[in-house]
Amino acid sequence: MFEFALLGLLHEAPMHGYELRKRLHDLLGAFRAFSYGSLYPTLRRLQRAGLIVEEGPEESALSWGRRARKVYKLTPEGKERFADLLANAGPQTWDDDSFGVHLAFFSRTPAEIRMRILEGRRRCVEERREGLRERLTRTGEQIDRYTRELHRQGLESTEREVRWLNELIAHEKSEQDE
Amino acid sequence: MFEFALLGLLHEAPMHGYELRKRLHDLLGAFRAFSYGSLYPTLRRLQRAGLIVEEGPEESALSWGRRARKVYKLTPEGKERFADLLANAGPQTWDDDSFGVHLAFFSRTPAEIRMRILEGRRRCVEERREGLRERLTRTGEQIDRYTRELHRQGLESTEREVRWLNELIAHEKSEQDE
DNA sequence: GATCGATGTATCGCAGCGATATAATCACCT
DNA sequence: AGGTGATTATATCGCTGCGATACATCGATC
Repeated sequence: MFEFALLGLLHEAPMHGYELRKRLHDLLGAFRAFSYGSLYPTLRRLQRAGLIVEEGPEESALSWGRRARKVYKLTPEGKERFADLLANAGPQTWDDDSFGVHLAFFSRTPAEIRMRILEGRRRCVEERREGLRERLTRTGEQIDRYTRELHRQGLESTEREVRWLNELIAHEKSEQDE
Repeated sequence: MFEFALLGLLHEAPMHGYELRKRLHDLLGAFRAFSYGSLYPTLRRLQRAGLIVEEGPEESALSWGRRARKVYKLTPEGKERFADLLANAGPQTWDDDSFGVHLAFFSRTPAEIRMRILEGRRRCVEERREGLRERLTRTGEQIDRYTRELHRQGLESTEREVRWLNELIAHEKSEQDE
């Protein structure tokens, strides 16, 4: 997840940790935290795996006075890895957290994979919707007033998301046969 | 979180792990996973902390043939701890994950604390809403079509949740001065 | 009598968060 | 000139919690 996001961002341009975090926060801050406690360990993991490399810090001699910062850039393996993650978009791709991140990189994602992710997400939300419906209409066992409210709100919210996804999918389709 | 949920459930009756998980899944499955990988370690943590104790397995001699199961029940300290968690309902209480869990135990929660949680949650969602609004109306830097869609959907969704919370709060108020 | 799904307990490795430490620079005020 | 606070920047620690997996027993169905 974090890995996917970092690779996606570095696809645009080499960056250092702080900037990566700022971009992520700006891009998806409303949906996910992206804390430093994950950022730096993940960067080192990617580095060890050879997916990113530290650019020589020398060429920043221009604007000196700055604090030491490590600029990372994608290796060819890193680019490959990102493409793989996209191509293998599977079940774990469509859960709440993951989906938002993928959507943020959609303009960089092949149309056919976009479609797969949108439809996977729709199915996932539909399943949750059915679960909520079933729970609400279930007779027998009385259900707590507050829990019922929670489920009602959840149901409405998933219904809206399905409608929204349908619009996105329709738009994709209409673009496909331009 | 998990701790809170387990203590809350055991408040009703002594239970063993599998049943706790089933109840949680039934109660909040649409919102959270509550996997075994957390359940058993948490139970042991609670046990070590003296908040729950294992009931002697002897008295299940009645329905024998069942597999060995460990039934846990709350200690007085456990009940105290649950009350503390409620009384100290703070900032981390109103984030997405936590709020649903708390709501599920609302009928067991004092009215004044219910109010604090609902209002805290509302403020939290309002803040997210403002962040999304600001992001969407910000001029300058062009924003990706898909990311914009995500934010639009997020904004609508938070607006709805605020309205929903307002209704819950109004209902609480009307009940307060019965 | 075989297989399948539910019941049941448990562990392992991993992802990711929140808090915190450290430190340099910058903008601003006095 | 000096102080103060926000911003830039990297990094670690402990903890929560998930997914996968393993193992074992039981009841039902075929």
